[in-house]
Amino acid sequence: MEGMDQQTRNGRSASAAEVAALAGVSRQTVSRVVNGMPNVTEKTRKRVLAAMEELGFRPNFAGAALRGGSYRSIGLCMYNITRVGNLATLEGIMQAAREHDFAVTMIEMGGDKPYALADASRRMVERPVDGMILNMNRMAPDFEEFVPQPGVRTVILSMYAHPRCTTIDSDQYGSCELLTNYLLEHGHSNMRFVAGPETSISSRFREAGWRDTLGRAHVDAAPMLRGDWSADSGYAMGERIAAEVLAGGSQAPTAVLAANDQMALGVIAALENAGLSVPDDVSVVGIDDALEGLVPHNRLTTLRFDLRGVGKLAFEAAIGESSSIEAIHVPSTLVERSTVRDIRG
Amino acid sequence: MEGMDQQTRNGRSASAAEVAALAGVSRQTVSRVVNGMPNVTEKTRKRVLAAMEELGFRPNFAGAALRGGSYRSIGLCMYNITRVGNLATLEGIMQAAREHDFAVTMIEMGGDKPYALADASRRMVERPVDGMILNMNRMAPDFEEFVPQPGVRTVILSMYAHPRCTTIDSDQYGSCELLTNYLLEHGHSNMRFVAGPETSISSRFREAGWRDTLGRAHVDAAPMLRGDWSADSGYAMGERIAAEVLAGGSQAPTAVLAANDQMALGVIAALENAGLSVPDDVSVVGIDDALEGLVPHNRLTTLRFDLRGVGKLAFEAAIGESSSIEAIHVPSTLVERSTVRDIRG
DNA sequence: AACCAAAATGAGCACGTGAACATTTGACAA
DNA sequence: TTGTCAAATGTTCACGTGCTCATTTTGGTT
Repeated sequence: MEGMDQQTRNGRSASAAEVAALAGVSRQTVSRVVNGMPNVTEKTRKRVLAAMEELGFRPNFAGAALRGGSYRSIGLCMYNITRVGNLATLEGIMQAAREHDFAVTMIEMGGDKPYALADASRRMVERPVDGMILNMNRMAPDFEEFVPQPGVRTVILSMYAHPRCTTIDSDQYGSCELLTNYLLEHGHSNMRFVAGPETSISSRFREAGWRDTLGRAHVDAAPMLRGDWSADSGYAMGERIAAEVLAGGSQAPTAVLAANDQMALGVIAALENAGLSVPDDVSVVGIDDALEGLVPHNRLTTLRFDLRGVGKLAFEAAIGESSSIEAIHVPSTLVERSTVRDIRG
Repeated sequence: MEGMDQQTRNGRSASAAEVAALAGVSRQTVSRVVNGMPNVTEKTRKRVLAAMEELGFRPNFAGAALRGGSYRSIGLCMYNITRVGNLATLEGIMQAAREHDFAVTMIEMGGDKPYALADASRRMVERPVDGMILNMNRMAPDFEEFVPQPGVRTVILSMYAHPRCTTIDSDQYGSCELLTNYLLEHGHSNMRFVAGPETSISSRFREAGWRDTLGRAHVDAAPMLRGDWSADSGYAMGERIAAEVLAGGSQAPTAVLAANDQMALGVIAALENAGLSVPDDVSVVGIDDALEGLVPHNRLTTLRFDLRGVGKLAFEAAIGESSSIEAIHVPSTLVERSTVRDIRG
C-alpha cells in the first residue's frame, strides 16, 4: 500500500527520470526494464521495479508515441452503435484488437442525417490512431470522391467498393440470394418478401438479392411488402399475407422471406393469429439470427452473418501493411430450424 | 484534389516545421494558426493555411499531448459489450463524450472469469486517457482494496460503494423494491420471483430488493425460482408456476416478478400455453424494457433503467475536477402496459 | 596479473509541440 | 522625422521517451 498516494509534482505522474534517480541508475536502464529488453542484471531490474512501484510510474504515452511512431490504437467511427449488427461487428473489432494488444478509439457521429466520410476522417485523424475504420450505414454523400488521410490506413464498412479504401461488409446481397434459392429448392415458387426501410443500404441490397435471384430463376416476383425492421411492422405485413393465403387461388403465397428476424417474428404471430400454421400452411425465414435467448422456443429458420468475422477482417485491414485495396464480402451461414416445410412434388 | 497524394518523408505526415518552411514563417506562427490564437495577420494566416493544405498537415497528437497534458479522451474498460445494458450505457457515454469533444478509448477484458480492477486499470493507464471508467459486471476479486492510478480519475460502474472511486449504477435494488411494492399495491400478496443467474451482481441486488420489500411489508416470500436471463429458462419456470396456479389453494400465486424481460416473456408464453390468461389469471412484470420493436404487440409492464443517464454521469464523473467520491444510484421508471391486473377488494 | 570479449550501463540526440520570453514591424502622435 | 507602444512574429526551452553509440563492468582465459 505504501507509496500509492504520493503527491506527484505538478499533477503529472512520475517520469522515467525520477524512477532512475530513485533507483540510482540511468534513465535508459529504466527504459530497458520497462520495455522488457535483455541485457539487464536481475539485481538492477529488481531495484528499478521497486522504484517504479514506489513512485507509481506510468510510462508517458505521448513521449513513447512521439519517439516510436505507433500508437497501438485504431480509430472507429460509428454511426449508430445501437443497431444489433453494428454491435456484433464492434465486438469482432474489439476482440481482434485485444489479440494484437491494440486499443480502439471510438467516436460517434451524431445527428440523424448521413455524415460525410471526410468529416469522420478529419475528426478521427487528430486522435492517436494508426488506422481507422469508418462505419457507413447510410449512404455517405461524399462516398465516391472521398480521399483518406495520407498515412492513415482507412477501411470502410460498406457493401460498395471504393477506389481508394478497402471496404468490408457482410454479403447482404448474397444472403438473400441464398435464402431465396433455399425457398425455391423447397418448392416455394410463390413467396412474399418483407423489406426493411428504404433508407437502409442493407435493406436495399437484401431486396436486390431476392429480386435478382427470382429473376434468374424466371419466377415472377410478387409486389414487395415494406416494413421498418420492427416486429410490429412485420405483424402488419403478416396480416396482409394471411388474408392472401386464406383467399387461396394460384397466387396464394406459400412462403415469406423477411429481411430481419424481428419482422419474421411479427409475420409468424400474425399468421398464427389468423389460424394458420407455420410451417404447415406457410413457411417463414428471417435474417440475422438475433432472437437467441430473447424469445422462448426460438425455431425460426434464418441466416447468421459472421459479424465478428467482419470486425476481425476490418481490424486487420486497418493495421495491415498491405496497401492493396479490396472489396470484401463476408459470406453468411444458413441456420435451419423448423419454420420451413419442403413442399416439392 | 491537388496535394492529397504527396509522399511524406519517412511515412510520417508533415510536421509544423515543414509547414512553416513552406509558408516562410516560423513554426510558432503555424502553431498559432492551428490553435486559433489571436495576433496573426490575416495575410499570414492564409499563407499558413495554404501550406497546411498542400502538405496535408496533421498536428502530431503525441507532440501536443506531451506538451499540453490533456488527451481529450477517456478510457472505458468493458467486460462484455454484448449485454444489452452495457450497450445502452456505452451509448450514454459516447453521447456525453461527443458533447465534450472527447473520444472514448475502449479496451475489452477477455476470458470468462471476473477480472481484477487493478489489471484493467494498468492496461488502461498506459493509453492516452484523461480519466477512466471501469465496468464491473461480476464481482472483481480486488474490489475493496483497489487503488486507482494516481492522476487518472477512475469511475467504477457498480452498485457497491468504493472508498476511493466514485461508483455509478442503475438502482438495481430500488428497481425491485419499486416493482414489488407496485404488485403489492395491486393486491398481489402472493407472487413468485424469477431470478437471474447467481453469478450476476445485478441479479443479486434485484433479488435482495424483492426479498427485503416483502419483509418490510411482513409478507412471506415464496421460494425463489432461478433462471439464467434467457427466455427459455423463463418458460421452464413459467411451467412450474402454471402448475401451482392450476393446483389452486391459498398458496397459488397471482403474480410473477421476473428479473428481466426475456424471462418474463418466457413465463407469459408458458402460462398461456397452459391455458391461463395474462393478466386475468396471473399478472407478470419484467425489468429492462428490452423488447421494444423486437416482439410484436409488446404489452409487458416493466421497468426502464436510465442507462444513458448512467453513461452520461459516468463520463462527467470521469472528467470532473471535483475530487469528491460518491456512490450514485440512478433511479428507474415504471413502464405500465397491460400485464398487471388490480385485484384489490 | 594481464588481457579480452561480452555483457551491462550511461550519455546524448531527436521526435513535434505549446508556452514564456525576446525581438521586429508597423501605425500613429508629437 | 522621431519616439512610442502595441501588434505581429521569432527564439528558446521543456515535455518524456527510444535509439544509437560510447563507456564501464564482469567473468573467464592465458
